[in-house]
Amino acid sequence: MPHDFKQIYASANRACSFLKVLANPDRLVLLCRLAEGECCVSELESALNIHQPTLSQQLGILREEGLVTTRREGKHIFYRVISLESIAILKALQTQFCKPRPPEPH
Amino acid sequence: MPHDFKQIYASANRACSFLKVLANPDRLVLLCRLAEGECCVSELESALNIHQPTLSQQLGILREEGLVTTRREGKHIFYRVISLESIAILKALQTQFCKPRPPEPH
DNA sequence: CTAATTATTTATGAATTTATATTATGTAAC
DNA sequence: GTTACATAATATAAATTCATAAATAATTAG
Repeated sequence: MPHDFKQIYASANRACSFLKVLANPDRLVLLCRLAEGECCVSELESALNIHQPTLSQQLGILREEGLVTTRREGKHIFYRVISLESIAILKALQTQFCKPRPPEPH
Repeated sequence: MPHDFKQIYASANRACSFLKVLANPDRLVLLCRLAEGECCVSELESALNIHQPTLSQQLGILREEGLVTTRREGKHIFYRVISLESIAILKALQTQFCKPRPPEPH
């Protein structure tokens, strides 16, 4: 047990809390969309085909965990990504999992 | 609903399965250790202070998900990381969550 | 000004899944 | 037989997801 055991686990725990937020397909797609630029809830809804309260729940999680923030404009609420960690990890995930796919046989 | 909706979700689902494997402090610490180089179970055990069957369970998950592979040498079994995705994401996580911490007041 | 409508959040709860720990047993190499 | 590791079985707890319903806030219509 190395002397920096606690610090390693402290980092691991922080990273894990973050990873758990990302580890949901809806939230991940939401974040990817938001990473491209600010977006209001109804736009996200039409982009995602999930029920609106469910969407709002997932957005709530992203808010609570500090990955995004909001701004009201009239009836609409606009979301945007504020966490630098999110942007960095999303970029890495996209590189690994959204590569141009091999040409499909038909 | 954009035309590439299915493909976006296919990527998101693959990324999520992967993220779920990483989203556990023990597995994350294990992977970080293994990313530094091959390591046998007993070394991992003494580095992690978790019970052997628990460790073995976690290593089993990493194996099943294709993040690591093993090699036997006598009584010992050596693990190493084989997934390029793992290496890339671990590196990104380390950059974001294992930065040199701000100097502590004492 | 009031009522209705739109946009979004919050609350509640059931169903399911996932996680974790423990104890015990199995196996391969020595 | 012992060491190193894996597997199985089980129990328990905790978290996640999703649907339904109710609430709030801003806007529009009458």
